[in-house]
Amino acid sequence: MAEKPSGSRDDARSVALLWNTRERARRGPRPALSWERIVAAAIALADAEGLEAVSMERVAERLGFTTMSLYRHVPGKAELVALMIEAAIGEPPALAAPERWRSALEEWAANLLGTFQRHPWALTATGRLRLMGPYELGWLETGLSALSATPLDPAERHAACLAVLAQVRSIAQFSLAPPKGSPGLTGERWNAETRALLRVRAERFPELTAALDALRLRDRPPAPGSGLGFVLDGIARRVAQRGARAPAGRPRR
Amino acid sequence: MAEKPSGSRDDARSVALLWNTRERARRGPRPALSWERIVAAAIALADAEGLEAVSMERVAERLGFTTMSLYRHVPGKAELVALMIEAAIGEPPALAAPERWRSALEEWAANLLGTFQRHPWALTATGRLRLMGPYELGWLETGLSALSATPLDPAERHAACLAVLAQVRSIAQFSLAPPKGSPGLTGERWNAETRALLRVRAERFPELTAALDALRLRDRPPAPGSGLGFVLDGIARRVAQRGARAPAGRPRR
DNA sequence: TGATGACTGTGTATCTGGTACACTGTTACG
DNA sequence: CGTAACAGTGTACCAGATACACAGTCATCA
Repeated sequence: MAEKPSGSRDDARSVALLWNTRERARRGPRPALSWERIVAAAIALADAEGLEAVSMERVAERLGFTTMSLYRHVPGKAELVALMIEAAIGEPPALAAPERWRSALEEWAANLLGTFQRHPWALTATGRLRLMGPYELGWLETGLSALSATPLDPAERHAACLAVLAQVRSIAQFSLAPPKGSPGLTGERWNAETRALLRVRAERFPELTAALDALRLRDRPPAPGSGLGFVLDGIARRVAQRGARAPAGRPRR
Repeated sequence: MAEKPSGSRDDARSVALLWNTRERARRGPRPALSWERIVAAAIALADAEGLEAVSMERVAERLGFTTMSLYRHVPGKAELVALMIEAAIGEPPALAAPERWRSALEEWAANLLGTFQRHPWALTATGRLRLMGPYELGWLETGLSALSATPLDPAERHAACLAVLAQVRSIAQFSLAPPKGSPGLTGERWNAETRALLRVRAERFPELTAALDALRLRDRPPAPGSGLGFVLDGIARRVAQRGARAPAGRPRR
């Protein structure tokens, strides 16, 4: 069967892999390969040449095994990608104490952005709704606990985290350097090419032209007036509101 | 050559297609097909069965032509998808007057969300940085002009629009109904399955467990305490700040 | 008006990539 | 020590994109 890039019947299998530690086989030859090595090779490949370069064949080649040998350790490509995501994300970071929720969230966002910058393919790979592994959910947990000392209720904390995550994804898309093989666009290049398109039609797109001309690609993410700044300010406002009235949800720690 | 799902050397070709109106051929038999019909068929197919179901063969089949006939009208699949995006997005909406920037932006977001709900595949298809067509840039222009009466400078307006867009994408991912063919996850289903995973491990993920239990999937997007609410509040704060000092950027209309 | 070349749709072939399946050899357990 | 479970291999097949050559059509121009 051909690739099913966003198939997700495999999600079930992926989940089993991500959450179950399977014990070593008791019989048979000792494995020369392991899914850990496969995943590492696949990640190295994806880092270097992008997710499209990751084929079972090329991963196997890197490892010096045949294509089909991979299937002894990984059920299929979809599951491999799921494992790659988990491995690339890794252990969630330690954040500032939740009393300073804002800097904790900023740290969280910065760490997340760092991950996306180290592994640009992860942005695409995580682009669809799918079941997650322990690391990935651990990141979410960490993000949420950055808000645990605020009077926000759990649903609001969740919304806040997802909002920050969405901003990080948006920032990442512009600031990622696409790998050599795939001539993906840089943010700079997108900007330049789009301005070129608009140059002839500046009257039809006055606001956009102005925006692209003024675009500050250099601004560090949580700068005021940036997307992340807006989100954090919005959260702050809600925190202030909630704090003024009765604290909602569980009491603050 | 096999599919290059996120190749973008083709972006150049796509742009030519999206921005240039090519005049009819002067010789030869009158075409029975047109790229408009191809795009319409492809969109219908994607709406019904998801983007993965869109293959040149299946599109051609729907039209009663051979696979290769499509290539007379569309350079390749990447370009077809680009055209699909443009067609699905369509003419940008008319918004409230920019004096009420907040409701204008809310309308903009709602319209965008509507588009994603009518064409769930568009979320994936627009997931990478790529050159855009006139409609898509028109939407951006419209979003920016919702902020044209505010004292925000052009870069801030741009950041604000992208922030709203990022929220819409995030919301869409949870609220989309995946098409029949691909067993993609609904937000509800994601929630249920993830809670099931966490049930055994509630101590490791206390915040997340609480968040998922409290999750209000029903809240309409710009509700206070939602992601979009945070963004809009954050923008409002900046507007107030800027308004208090000297207006930045071009003077308000 | 008829030749002609541009253009349309078609059929065939090739390439990439995922994966099913059967085979061979290995090793721990009974 | 036999044997069943397991590892890696080789071959085969399928889906999907697309290059290419061919045959029919029709506006234009000699």
